[in-house]
Amino acid sequence: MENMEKFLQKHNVKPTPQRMVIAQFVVNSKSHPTADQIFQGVAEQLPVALSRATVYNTLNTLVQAGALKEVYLESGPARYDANINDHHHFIDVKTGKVFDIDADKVKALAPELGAGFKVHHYSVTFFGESKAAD
Amino acid sequence: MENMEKFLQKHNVKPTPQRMVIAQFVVNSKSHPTADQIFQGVAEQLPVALSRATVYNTLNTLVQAGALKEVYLESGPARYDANINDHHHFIDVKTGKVFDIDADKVKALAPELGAGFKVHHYSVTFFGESKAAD
DNA sequence: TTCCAATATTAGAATAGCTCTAAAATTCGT
DNA sequence: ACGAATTTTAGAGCTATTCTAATATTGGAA
Repeated sequence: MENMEKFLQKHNVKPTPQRMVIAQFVVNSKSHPTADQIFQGVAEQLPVALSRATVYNTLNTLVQAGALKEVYLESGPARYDANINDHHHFIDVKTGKVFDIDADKVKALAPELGAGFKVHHYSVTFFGESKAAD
Repeated sequence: MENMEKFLQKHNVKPTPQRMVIAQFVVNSKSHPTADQIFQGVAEQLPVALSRATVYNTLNTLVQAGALKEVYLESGPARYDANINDHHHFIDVKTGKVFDIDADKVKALAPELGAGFKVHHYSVTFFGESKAAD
């Protein structure tokens, strides 16, 4: 994908080994992994023991730095998404899979709610069935 | 507002004292209360001690019965909404207040995402500032 | 280079939100 | 009024996350 060291530096995050493998995992993943999935998938790649706290710290750091997005579905744990473009989500109600939907596809949703509201941003979550494989 | 006994019966939920005061509290509330807020606001209205489990059980029962909606914001506890019409939400980012937005106002969001997706439903959450008081 | 300060990481405790469990209380039909 | 079914309860348990305080690592300044 991309050089992780540069990726982190670009977002002003010091590239430590833990951060590199964590960011790499999320960037490689198409599946909007949870913190726990990241922890599981990444732990053995490191020479030293990895703490869950480090996973959470790192994810929070990367989200704050704008390198990742935190995605909240209807309930359950937060999920992490390396797609930081403006987008929404589509959740396959059968499989639970999460798809990114480009904001352009949802442009019709003009922020014209009436006089009383000034919209900063909005998020749309679709539920349905997807034919796409992944 | 409405007679709670009939309200519960209409949704095939047996009207017990606990359920009556819990449903009443949510119906009266404009603020999308959390389970804990409901527990706090309701406990002293009952002659006997109220358990949190009862609050959760009752809310789940009412949601399943279609009498209430469960609303998930970006993070934090679930919130409960007696507006069961098709609607979305507006969150004031300054105050945290949650407003219902009628689905008609968001109709432009035609479920035409392309060939790959069949949309069952979608939810929209707006973030911004509201002039409305409540 | 070596010391110090700043930063990062760790294990585990703590917290929040919610569900589960098993016992007690209540309700309902006979 | 009796037994079965349902509801409620207190508290244990679980999941997701943050906090804490100790340890490890890093990165200058001398």
